[in-house]
Amino acid sequence: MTVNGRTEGRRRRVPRQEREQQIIDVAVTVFAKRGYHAASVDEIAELAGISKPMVYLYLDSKEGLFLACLRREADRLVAAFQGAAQAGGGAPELRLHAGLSAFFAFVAEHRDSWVVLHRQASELSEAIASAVADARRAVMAQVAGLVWDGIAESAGGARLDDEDADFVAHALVGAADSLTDWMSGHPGQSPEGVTLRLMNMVWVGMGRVLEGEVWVPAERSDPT
Amino acid sequence: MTVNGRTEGRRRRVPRQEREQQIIDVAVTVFAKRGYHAASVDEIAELAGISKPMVYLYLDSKEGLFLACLRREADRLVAAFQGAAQAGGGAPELRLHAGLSAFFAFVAEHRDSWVVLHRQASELSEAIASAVADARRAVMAQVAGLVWDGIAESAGGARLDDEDADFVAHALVGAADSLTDWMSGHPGQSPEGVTLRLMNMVWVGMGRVLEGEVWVPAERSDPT
DNA sequence: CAATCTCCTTACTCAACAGTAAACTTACTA
DNA sequence: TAGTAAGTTTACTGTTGAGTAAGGAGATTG
Repeated sequence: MTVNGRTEGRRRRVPRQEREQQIIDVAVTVFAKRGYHAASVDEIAELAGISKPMVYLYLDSKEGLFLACLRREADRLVAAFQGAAQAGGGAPELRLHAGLSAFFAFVAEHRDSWVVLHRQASELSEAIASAVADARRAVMAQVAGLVWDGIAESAGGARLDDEDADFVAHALVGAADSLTDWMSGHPGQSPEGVTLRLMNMVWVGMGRVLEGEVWVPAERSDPT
Repeated sequence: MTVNGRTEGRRRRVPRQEREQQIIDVAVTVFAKRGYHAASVDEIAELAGISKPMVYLYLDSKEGLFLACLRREADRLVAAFQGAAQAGGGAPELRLHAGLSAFFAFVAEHRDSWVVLHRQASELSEAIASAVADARRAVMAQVAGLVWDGIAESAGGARLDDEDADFVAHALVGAADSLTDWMSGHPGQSPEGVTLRLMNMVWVGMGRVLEGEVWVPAERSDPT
């Protein structure tokens, strides 16, 4: 029944640091499975193999517990992205590619983490909402920076500005979000493959647009 | 204090149909503001100017109430998209453009509806989750169809298939989702402007890719 | 072998809120 | 104008689950 501690006899004593991580581990899976509200602290405590007051002693409240989960997983995700982007090479598109690739790989590998980060954001307190917003902003800024570098490096010069880079970053991040759903319906697809498709969709278009190609809606041929 | 019914004296009697819509109207704003769980049926009833048992009589349960909100707003949104796409003209990219434009306009105009649809999806019961998923699928299919038509119409022929169209649709819908956030940070931008930028990002790139242009990550110049 | 610090538990309290029973009131209709 | 159906209310119940008080047991240090 219990996960940590011996199944029989006395519970093993564990130092706080370690216990906290165990609790958070369990909490992430439970929050992912049930959602924030449907998850009960009792269940988390039981699965973690300890009693409820421990959770409150270490994490303060249900919200504090969730926040701890959020922060840990968000840090991991952002770190994965940033690390890959930095190691990805000099050219911005290579760094962007590496970052996206790391993102999709992370999601594939840590489903529960992603569910918690992705689908539990809203309807929670100020503190939680802003923690999620911060993480998203961090990634957004990173992406916008790469897009901007890409623009700057390209021939045409200042035809696009900060606002455009931000726009593209939002579109990209949103697309990546949504493609995690697509991935779960196509288990055969590797994160790398998904990344490549997305880069092709976006980067090629951006290059063309920078070269002056513009799409505008043609006049209706049949204006009823 | 009350919104419907006279403030003084007896409450006005109202036929069921109308009352239901009033309740749903209020519920949408409350759910949008507080989130599903934090919203209480008592508050909704009070703001609607009636007593709680009415809500249960007409809508069955809190979940039923939420479901009614969801369905109504989802229908409106999907209808807006489809209507615009159908009226948008013959060429797929024009229909897609019209649909996206209608979407951004809808979100700009019905903030609460969008919040309910967008941010309250998860962590709810089977029934609710699948209602949201259905609506998204409907839009997704619509978009994928247009993308597919766009591919078919283009020169090269069958270099892309159903799966690709679905991929692009996911990316597009996700990008649109996320751009609603961008819009709220840029109140000056018109829905039409946002649509145009997005189309340029995606459609131009797609066209180029169809013509055989491919982006692949260059070999690292400095493979550490 | 105290003293005491950290780890840990049992057994509760308490408020919020979904949901309901039962009856009252207004308006239509025959 | 009695009968009835639709609309509406007051005043409850019951459960669930967050959060806590109070104290026990194992390690560590003088």
